Amino acid sequence: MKSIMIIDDDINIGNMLEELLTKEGYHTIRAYSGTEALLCLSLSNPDLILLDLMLPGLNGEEILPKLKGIPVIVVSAKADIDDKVHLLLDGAADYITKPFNTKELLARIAVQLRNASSLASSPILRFGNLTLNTDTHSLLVERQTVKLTRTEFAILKLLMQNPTQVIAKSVMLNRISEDTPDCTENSLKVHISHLRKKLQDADGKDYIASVWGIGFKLNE
Amino acid sequence: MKSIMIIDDDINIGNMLEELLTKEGYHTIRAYSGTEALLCLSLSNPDLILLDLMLPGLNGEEILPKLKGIPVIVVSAKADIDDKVHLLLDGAADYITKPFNTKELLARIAVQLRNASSLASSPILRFGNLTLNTDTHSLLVERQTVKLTRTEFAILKLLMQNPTQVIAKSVMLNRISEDTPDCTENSLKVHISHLRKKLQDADGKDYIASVWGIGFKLNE
DNA sequence: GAAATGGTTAAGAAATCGTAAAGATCGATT
DNA sequence: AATCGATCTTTACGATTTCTTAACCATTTC
Repeated sequence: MKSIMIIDDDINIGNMLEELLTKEGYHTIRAYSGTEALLCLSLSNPDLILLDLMLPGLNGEEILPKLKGIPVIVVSAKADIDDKVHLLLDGAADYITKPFNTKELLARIAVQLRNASSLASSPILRFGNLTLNTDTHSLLVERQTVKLTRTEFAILKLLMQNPTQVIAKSVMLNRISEDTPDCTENSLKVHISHLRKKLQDADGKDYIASVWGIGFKLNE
Repeated sequence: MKSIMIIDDDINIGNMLEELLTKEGYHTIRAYSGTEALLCLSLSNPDLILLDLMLPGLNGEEILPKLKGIPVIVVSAKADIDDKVHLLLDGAADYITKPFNTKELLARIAVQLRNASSLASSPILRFGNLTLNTDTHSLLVERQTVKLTRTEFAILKLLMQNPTQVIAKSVMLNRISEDTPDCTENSLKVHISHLRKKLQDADGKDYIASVWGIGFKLNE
């Protein structure tokens, strides 16, 4: 179960949020001031924070930089938000203005939680018998290590990060271009071919399916 | 590709914005007055609007309430924005004052587009027994997967995104032309025929109705 | 009933895919 | 500076899939 910290000095709004989130299946933690919030954070470890900007003691803008690592959604009256971009640059993941639509708030929360879990997660990706360690840049196939080139690694990583999706060739080229800037559709298919061969040799399966005219995806 | 409408009577600033946005990969639409903007909106459907407050005819504040549904960033000289809160209450998503930093403007645009798109549409479209997953590029008809070609997929996606509307043949050709540039009305009807056949074989129904002289729509 | 539009089919044209081999590039090492 | 090795890109070609063309018939509109 995901837990959400509510930082708000307004008891009515706080209660309303708590009820809403509890009903939605989240666990909630309350804090009524900036200093209390920092204290609570040393004891608990929420998945997301809802932060009111107007707070006694440390105000929201002062706390924001201290909350690295946990996605923060700023909840505030419209007049308070002089510079939304500033907030976002300071580390806020999103903001929503009062009075807000509860469905919208829940949607934004869901988006942030989804992003966080997909980004944070361990550096190890698994698919079938493949185990890709993005820290050590190594691929294990059933206890055997398989040597991948830089580009092959990037392709496989992209596929394993999105194991169900079809990755368009253009998207793949964009992502890979950080490492290999002048990769074309032509050379891409050569890399794919090499990657396929290595996986085939190691595990006897064809892990990469091609979707005609679109791109590639992992098999099954 | 995201499209942005620029509403500004100052040709120099408008040109500068257009160049900046085009370079950044956006498609731009220009309007030089409030009334022209409203006219353009009936013809095109931008993802975001940059609005100057000082306009001939209808001024920015008068137009703002009419632009519901599309995020609007107000671009204006500092002196004009006496009441920022008013703007935001009127429906502006954000504002930026001239002279502005181009990086800041692009950041604000990116934030608004991200918010808009994350709240919109899920990747799964349903109609009758059809389930189209635009991520995996697969069509399920009652647990069975049906293989579609790139063009057939694009046509069905377009229809399922607008399940009640009639899609004109010209519109269909435009959308499809991203993938298959030289599709004509003649080949379109072949694609439709193939698509009909596949759906018929899978589910026994004719999902695609034709509207004589206009185009196509989904049945029922 | 004539003209225009819609539907189907088959065949040839075009695009895409997979692979192999050769040339280009880069960095490290001597 | 020259060489070597690894990696990446280019090129070419056959196999495959998809797309378009064109012809013909059915249907609708005027």
